[in-house]
Amino acid sequence: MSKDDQLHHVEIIMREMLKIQQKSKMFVELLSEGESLSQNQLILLLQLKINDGMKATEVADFFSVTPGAVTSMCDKLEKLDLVQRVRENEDRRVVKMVLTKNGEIKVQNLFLKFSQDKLTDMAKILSDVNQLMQEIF
Amino acid sequence: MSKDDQLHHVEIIMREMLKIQQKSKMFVELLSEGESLSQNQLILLLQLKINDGMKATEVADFFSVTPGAVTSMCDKLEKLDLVQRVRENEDRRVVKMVLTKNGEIKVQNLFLKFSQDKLTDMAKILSDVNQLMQEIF
DNA sequence: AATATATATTTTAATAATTGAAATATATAT
DNA sequence: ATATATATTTCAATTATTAAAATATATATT
Repeated sequence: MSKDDQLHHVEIIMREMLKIQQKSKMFVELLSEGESLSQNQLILLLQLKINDGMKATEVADFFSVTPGAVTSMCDKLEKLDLVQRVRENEDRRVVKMVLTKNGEIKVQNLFLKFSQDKLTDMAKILSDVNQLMQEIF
Repeated sequence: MSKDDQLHHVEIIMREMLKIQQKSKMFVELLSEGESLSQNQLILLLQLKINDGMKATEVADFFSVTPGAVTSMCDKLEKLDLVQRVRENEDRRVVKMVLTKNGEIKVQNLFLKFSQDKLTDMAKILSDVNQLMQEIF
């Protein structure tokens, strides 16, 4: 492969990667439209939903922040009655953040703006996308 | 479609979307490995590369921040001699941020960690991914 | 059982990043 | 000329994040 081809590939990668990021950002913006939640707050809610709650440490890892920042993030969502802290019985040092009833409803409602057909399409395509991406990451 | 199917689709969408975000985050982390640049700084450099520079306003829009924050972001990259400000002659109110020679080299070098085969694969797959995503966004 | 060490989270003071508003500079319209 | 609009920077105030100490619980060692 020529040096020129290589440069060209690098450009394509940059361009396409940025497009993917833009699109997934746009998706979150679409979801959070009209909500008074930051992008990260919304992502955390989704994350809590699909993981059935997360330990503080897991949240810190996920967002690459310090434990102190997690405490503050969760305090805010707790004040909004979207998240609650549950101490684990097996290891009482651990605090698990879980969605409140209210939080569950909020998350479900985010998707009401999409038609059923749209939801079907999105589920199919996003799955395909991940399958594709798996080949390189 | 049953109510249950719908809930199931929503769950798939959340899960797959979060996976995509994770993967593109991972990619940026991989790129910035060993670099003393934040994720956003790195993304800005790539963005400047593929757009041949950007106006301050465009940077603000892209990152959804205020103009003041853009000034501060660019000050830092300017201090690192990765970015320079160029006043536009057609409209001297406008400042365009462009990569310095140094910045260009830095961006190119980020991709040296990948083999040529890997670059080819990534370019192909990321293009396919965008084509797929185009169907829903 | 008592003690030491390790782990998980919170608290707090200091630092860094971001905002909103005013200031500066240039453009455009009347 | 003058007024209005746009682009960026400056700056004080707010908000978010960190690093380190404090608190609480667990596990290992003697």
